[in-house]
Amino acid sequence: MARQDIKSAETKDNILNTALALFRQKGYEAVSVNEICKTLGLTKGAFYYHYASKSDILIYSYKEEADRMAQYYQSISSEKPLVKLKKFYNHFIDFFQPDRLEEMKIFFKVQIESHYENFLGSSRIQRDIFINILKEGQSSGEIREDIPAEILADIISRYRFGLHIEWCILDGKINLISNSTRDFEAILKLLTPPNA
Amino acid sequence: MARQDIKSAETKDNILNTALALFRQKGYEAVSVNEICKTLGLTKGAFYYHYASKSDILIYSYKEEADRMAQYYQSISSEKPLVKLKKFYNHFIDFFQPDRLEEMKIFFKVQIESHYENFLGSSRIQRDIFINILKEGQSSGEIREDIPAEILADIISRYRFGLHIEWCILDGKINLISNSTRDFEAILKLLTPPNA
DNA sequence: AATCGTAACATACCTGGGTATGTTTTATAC
DNA sequence: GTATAAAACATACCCAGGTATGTTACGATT
Repeated sequence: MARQDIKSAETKDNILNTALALFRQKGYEAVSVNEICKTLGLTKGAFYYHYASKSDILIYSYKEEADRMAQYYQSISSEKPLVKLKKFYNHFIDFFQPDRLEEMKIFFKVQIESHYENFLGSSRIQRDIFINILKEGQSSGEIREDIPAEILADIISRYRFGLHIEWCILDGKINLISNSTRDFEAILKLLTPPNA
Repeated sequence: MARQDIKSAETKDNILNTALALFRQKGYEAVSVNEICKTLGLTKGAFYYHYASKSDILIYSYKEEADRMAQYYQSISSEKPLVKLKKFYNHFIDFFQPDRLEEMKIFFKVQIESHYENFLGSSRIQRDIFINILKEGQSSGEIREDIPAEILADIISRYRFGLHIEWCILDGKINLISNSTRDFEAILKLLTPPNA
């Protein structure tokens, strides 16, 4: 049973890797499931045995992203709250590189069409981390306390979400970095205690 | 030439109406283009002569929405800035009713997949109106002036956008109204001048 | 009024995601 | 070792969106 499982996991991994390679090379839509299979010397039957759909591949490839996010948060745990907030926020923004535009489009579409609980995964982690940082900042007096950290976190993470989707819809025509840094400066101002 | 144009516009309108009726009745995905055509006694050729794609229908149906938005803004022009802001914001939220969930899902998907300039249309109108209201509030002293109205408008409209997409992805499982009113209270606090 | 071009459709076909149903290989049980 | 069941694939097919190419009807031009 062990040998079979290993081989099965291998082919599943092979499918994922060659598929992602082809996507980066020719674009998601331009690559058919048949092409992925032909490249590997397999057939559709094998593909749909391992993956529920073509877009399912992307879900698997991004599942690890949530973990990396949490790891990054660990790596900056010693920083001050506001610095931490900025670094963690920028880490999100940096993830959306121009060459990943089409990929991200598909990813958002997949999340919308499928009742995709995993969104809750990566998004909840993001939200929870924001809450932690904000609460920390509230205790240290750097962040206003008249609004609960949960609400502030929701506003910030939904803003980021909206910005990224806008970026996708507008085909990357808005400058993500400049928009983001500009708005984040404002957000930091909004977060400072009103009577400071 | 006039009579032909009228007839053409009629069929285009007929396609739109029966398609929307079928969508509401059976759901967008469950209705095929062939079914729409058969209902009207037409063929695919006619359909794709008038519309670029199946999803193109939804775009046309929402094009008027931007106009209605602007109209509503006119109707509340006499209100005070903060009241205006709240009313206009809520007008957006109210648009997303539970029975429109699937429709909105498709709509967002369509916007993402097609290089959809019309998003710029309805979204720019929304943003411009926000800017107007915020600027008005800044002159009257109700809204803080240390952040440009444009940036504040971007943050608010992107938050709203993110909230609505989150609502779609989570299949309407978050309470849109309560979330929205709760967060908007906070946003109003964030907008008040810091030294007030 | 005959011609000609184009708008408004119809027909036939392609394509690619997804499925239903085989067939083979592998592990386990006796 | 053989029977059995399920995993891991292969084959054949469906289906719906979209396209390429016809055909007809209408309006404009001479």
